[in-house]
Amino acid sequence: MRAGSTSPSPRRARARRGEGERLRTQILEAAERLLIETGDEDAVSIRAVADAVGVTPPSIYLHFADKNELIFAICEKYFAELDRVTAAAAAGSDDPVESIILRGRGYVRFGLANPEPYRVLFMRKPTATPLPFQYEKIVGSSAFGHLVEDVGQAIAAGAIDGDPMMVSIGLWAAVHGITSLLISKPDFPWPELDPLIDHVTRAALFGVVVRP
Amino acid sequence: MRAGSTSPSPRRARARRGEGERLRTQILEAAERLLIETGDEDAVSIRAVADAVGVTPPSIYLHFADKNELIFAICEKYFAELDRVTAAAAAGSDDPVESIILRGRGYVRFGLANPEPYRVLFMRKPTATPLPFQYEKIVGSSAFGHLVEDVGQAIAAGAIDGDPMMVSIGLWAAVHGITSLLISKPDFPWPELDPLIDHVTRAALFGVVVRP
DNA sequence: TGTACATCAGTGAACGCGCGTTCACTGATGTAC
DNA sequence: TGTACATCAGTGAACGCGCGTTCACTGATGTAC
Repeated sequence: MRAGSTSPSPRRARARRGEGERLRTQILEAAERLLIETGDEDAVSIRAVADAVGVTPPSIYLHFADKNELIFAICEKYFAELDRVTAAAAAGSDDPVESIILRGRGYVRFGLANPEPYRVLFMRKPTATPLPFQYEKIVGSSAFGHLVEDVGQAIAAGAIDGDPMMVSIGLWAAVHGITSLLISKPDFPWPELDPLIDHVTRAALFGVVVRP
Repeated sequence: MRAGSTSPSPRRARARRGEGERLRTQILEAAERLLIETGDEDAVSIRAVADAVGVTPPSIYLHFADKNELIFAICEKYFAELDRVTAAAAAGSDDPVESIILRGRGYVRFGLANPEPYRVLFMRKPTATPLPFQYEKIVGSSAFGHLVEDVGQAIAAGAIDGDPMMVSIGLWAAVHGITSLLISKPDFPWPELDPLIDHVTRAALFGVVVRP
């Protein structure tokens, strides 16, 4: 029983000629399931994945150069989904400021719904993270890139003051902060979730200091 | 050569009768040095620590029940220091709001100066974290507890609006967010550090939305 | 229509590694008489 | 002042584990002739 306490999977039927790529998909699905069910990146070992698919460990190397490549193939999917989810959330309002708040809420919700992928994407050691994930993808056409655009528009409309990049990083810090704390400290006496997320996203834009 | 690429340490002289506790201190110092120099919690193995001290692995168990107890003995120290550092920073101004900003800056600076202990304390898997660190110590007499007090006073003074706990969590999220992102994504094209930290701490209090 | 053959999709066994932890022990040091 | 003895501060060797990865191989499947 290699993969935790699950019983060994039955051996998978060999793919037909020309259908070798099917294994790649099955490996990815099994690895993703493992990551989510165990909630532990370390549980996603080459051996555990192979066992879950019903195949021997060396087969994994037929489709992935090494373990890191496998892990990041999973997370790339979530990275793209984060962009879709936040974009959809932002579309919920025509008001530029309100739209940014909705985007922030979408971000936090996404992180809480997918804590392990979120952890791998945003809370990992930099050494273990392939370079593309370190900034290119984040700055370019991605959830962050789209936030910067939104902020730029809000600034142009006179609703927000400051530099788009600086303001966007500040907003990202706020939503990432609450998301990662909620993930890392589940036993902290947090207030109710909805008001909490609402407060953090609003306060990041409006502040908490009493207006004169 | 167990401990990475360092050469094996010379054997340590045995402590005299009654001075057995000296080894405990030496273990802690070696483990802390290892954590900071390697910047990698995984490098702090029982074997590596023993080797760094110049002692055999079983000796560690003379003073620590297991590995986790050793790691957290190190981090407890940093947790207390975080409180001291932020308190000292907050004392830099008599204005309640300005004082909170200074406290935030102190927090970020501390995290960046001690990334590995910060990671262990605030970015780790909850399963690997002893319960006391999950909330008791955080809520009680600690950096967070003192922030809540400051916020309470600012609210009482009419400078800030809201619930002390909710507001404090929002501020914590902002400073933790930027700290952990800077640690996890060193290659992101961050703006200059000083203005960035200044912006995040101020924006968390004043917001970025243009005042009517 | 039958058969040799290349190819594809994997397998089986092993490699060397470092890890946390346990167990029975040793040998210097201080103390009691 | 000398010696037996308990204690303290460790040691040495081994346990079993799971890991990523490599290597030579096999056997079914399709294709060319």
